[in-house]
Amino acid sequence: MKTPIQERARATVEHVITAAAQVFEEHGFAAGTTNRIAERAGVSIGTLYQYFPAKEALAVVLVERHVAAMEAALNAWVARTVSRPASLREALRSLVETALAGHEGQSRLHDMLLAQPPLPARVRALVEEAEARAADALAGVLRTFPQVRRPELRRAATLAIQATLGLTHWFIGPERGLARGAFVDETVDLLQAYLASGAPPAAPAR
Amino acid sequence: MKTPIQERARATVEHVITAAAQVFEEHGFAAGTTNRIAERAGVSIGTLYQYFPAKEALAVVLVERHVAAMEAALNAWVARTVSRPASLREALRSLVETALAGHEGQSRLHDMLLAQPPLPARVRALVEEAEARAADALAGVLRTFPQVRRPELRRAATLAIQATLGLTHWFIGPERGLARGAFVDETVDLLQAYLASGAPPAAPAR
DNA sequence: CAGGATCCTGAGTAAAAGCTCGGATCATGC
DNA sequence: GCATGATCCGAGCTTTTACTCAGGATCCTG
Repeated sequence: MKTPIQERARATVEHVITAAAQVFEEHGFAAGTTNRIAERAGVSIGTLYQYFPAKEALAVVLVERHVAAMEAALNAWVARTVSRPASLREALRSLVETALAGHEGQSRLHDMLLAQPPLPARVRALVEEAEARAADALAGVLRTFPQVRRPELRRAATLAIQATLGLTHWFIGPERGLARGAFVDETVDLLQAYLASGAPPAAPAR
Repeated sequence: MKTPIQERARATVEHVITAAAQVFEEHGFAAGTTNRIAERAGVSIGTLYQYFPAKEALAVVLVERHVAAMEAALNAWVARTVSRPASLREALRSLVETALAGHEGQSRLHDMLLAQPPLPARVRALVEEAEARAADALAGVLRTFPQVRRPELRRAATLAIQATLGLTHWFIGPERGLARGAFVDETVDLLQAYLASGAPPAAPAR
């Protein structure tokens, strides 16, 4: 693998990455052939292999970029939320919108890539570390809302993130009879109700 | 494809299906070769192709079986819950346990298979129909609990199922620092808090 | 127990797809 | 203008893998 030096080459690499995303999205990882990706990118197969040592490298780059983008979006959300305080409901709503925006148009691309065992363990570790940092950040923000009464805040933040991701991935998939607005409303309700509920095993509300 | 007649052949088919689940689980769909599946099953490759017309057929069978098993488990839960009334919390706990039990040991198998575009659209439709029926069934049960105050009950049931599935799939994955019991507790809390919360856009609790 | 049905075998085929490599084309500094 | 390196090309090599088929083993029934 060689790193691009000239501007022309950098553009080529971008085209290949974009094409890879489209082709994987359309045909899946196995059926998304490197020749097809090169063709879609408008470059020859040789050029592709000059910048990516193997097909997997394309998937790795796509996952890495998605993780980085989501993390940046979350950090921006944290900054927005702490600098300009609002209600818990508004904060959660913009969080859900952030998650949704980060996945729209990509359907199940990253789910699919992560489900493919050929991807090295290092990529999965990268995702998990990002999720851990996300849970830390979310817990930090939630701590500033008095309505949030979960006893294990860090744990609750993790569950909240995973529930949001799960719902988002589901909603992004093939058409379902639920408007985007309604989906966001319900998801915000779910998060708010969960986070505002107290400890259960200790003192079951009676 | 031929349907097995003798007992011996039925056992062979079962062995192949079991082997396919293991090999797909281990190597993924693309790298899970039919030869490897046959070898693991202890039969020749020719025998495999006598009962399954193509590699995809194996994945289809695995998904169909999983969907059927989950649907049966859910129906059993419904029957248990309506015949032997308990608290909402207990009912939700056994629901979460059911979902968890249905996925344990299979890691991300079915996620992976469903993420593979080669699987015919008919399989995905099958999953969606099952999920729709599950939402109907769950909504029916929830209606019997006065604490459940969601305005759009059918919609809430759908979200509850998807959130549960999302969390379950996450938890089943690679080792994470969360005990099974704690996970179930948190998930039950989440579901109960959500379902017991009222309409939000109408009258925001103040 | 004969003969047909069912089941199993596994070397071999054909197609597909990842990847290489020798050389052409372009950009840049002197 | 030319030399050097960066970039790009694409036919084809090599390996892999889904799948076939002709024939042998096993089971069942009349």
